[in-house]
Amino acid sequence: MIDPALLRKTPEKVSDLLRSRNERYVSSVEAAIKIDSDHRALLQEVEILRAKRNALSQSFGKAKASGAVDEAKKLLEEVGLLKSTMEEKEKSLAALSYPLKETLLSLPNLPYESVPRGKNEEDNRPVRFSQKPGSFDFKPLDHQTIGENLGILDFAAAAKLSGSRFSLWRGSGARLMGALVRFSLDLHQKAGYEEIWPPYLVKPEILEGTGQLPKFKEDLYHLEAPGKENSQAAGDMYLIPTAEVPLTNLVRDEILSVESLPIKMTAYTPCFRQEAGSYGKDVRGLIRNHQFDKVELVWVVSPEDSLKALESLTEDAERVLKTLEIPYRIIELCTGDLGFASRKTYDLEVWMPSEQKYREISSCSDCGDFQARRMNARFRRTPKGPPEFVHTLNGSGVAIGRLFAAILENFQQKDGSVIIPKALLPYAGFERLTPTISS
RNA sequence: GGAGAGGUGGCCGAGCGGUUUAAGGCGCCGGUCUUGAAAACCGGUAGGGGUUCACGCCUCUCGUGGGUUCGAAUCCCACCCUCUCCGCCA
Repeated sequence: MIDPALLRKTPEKVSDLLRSRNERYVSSVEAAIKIDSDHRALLQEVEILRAKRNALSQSFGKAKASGAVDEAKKLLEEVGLLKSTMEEKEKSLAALSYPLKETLLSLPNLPYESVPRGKNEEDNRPVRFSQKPGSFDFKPLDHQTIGENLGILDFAAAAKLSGSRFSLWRGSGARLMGALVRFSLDLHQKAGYEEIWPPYLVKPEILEGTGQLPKFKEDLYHLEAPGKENSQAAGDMYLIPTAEVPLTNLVRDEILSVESLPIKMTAYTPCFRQEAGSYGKDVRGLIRNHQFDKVELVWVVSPEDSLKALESLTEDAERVLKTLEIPYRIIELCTGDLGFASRKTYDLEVWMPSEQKYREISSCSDCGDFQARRMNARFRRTPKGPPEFVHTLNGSGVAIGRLFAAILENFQQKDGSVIIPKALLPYAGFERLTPTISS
């Protein structure tokens, strides 16, 4: 959620920044300002009425206790006159509260000033490149073909069980997945991250905290509470679309001490996404699945540290690719390509020889106080100081399925085998994938 | 799934529908006393929102949401969570 005070004080600036994401937000900003102003006007009226009611009720109690019958009767009549207007105004106020909240929750974060303005991914800006991708003296195959030839990837089996956009690993492939997860987590632990093993099902308000709800419900897997005949009953759950959701929400409703910052957490989880609206896009292979595996990095910091923290977090994600000697580049996203909760984002992209292009494998974002406001996550600079919102950051460190694909493609050999990066040997237990040992 | 107990401020723990603007204690902060410390004593110690240049004032919050009432921590309804025992189970 963006700061409502900014909306009131500098509506033009808010409009301008959101326009840099997409023109359509301008009308939402105008709507939010209008509702907020109406809401506040009504709130003042209601609070004045409440104050009067409270004072009269108290006097009534005292009069009654002291036996002043006439006085009491008079007060009762007086408060009766207030009641109907008060109830009416309270009703109107409640009618505005929901739209106000919905409108504020539907506005994306304000891009940071330095973020390059642009419409879409074509306007993203490369920041740095790793070593040059290796060249092949044969036509490099795509990872699905390589994996199926080796007998370590079985998309037909996955489709039998679950349909399209699912994957299944066999033998050495399955082992390599586990190795990549453990390798990444160990690397991050060395960089000072606490490893977390979180739940994969979370309550709706948790997703509201990080920004997936209410706007992006169609991309989530939703489990309705069983036997839900009572509309008041809670119990609906969602499958997490990323470990960012449970990790970031760990500081929900907390007031942290400044000494506890920065908090750095990492977790491996499966991630579940409906991929609504991506029909026909990346239908082959491991690139875009309904269920995929990812190691995530999350930071919770004080506001003045967040931009620096983003650089550091990005380097931590980058280290995975460096250590595995996979060619990559880092780009800074333009305003039009920023995610909903982010105010500044770096994407890490790995080189995919079969496509002759870079593919996203990590997205590292500084969310400022956007998620903290939604989660009510705060800290105190001094023991007596006022609570302030923390800043939150997250990034993939990295997407394991895509990492698996990048290894197959970049280290494939003419004979169909794949050489495993040296750093993985202690985890994988083998140096090379060949058709003979895999089945 | 069955039976029972319970959710009150940083923590513990009171709370006949109306001087509770939540008693008391612990902890924490400040002060008096002391060479210093401890003890004792005095004072201060939640968060959100609105309003104000500011001091302040008002309002909401006793697990959550409704309801009854002039007035609810207290009464009614629903839900959530925690604990104990039984059943089931990796």
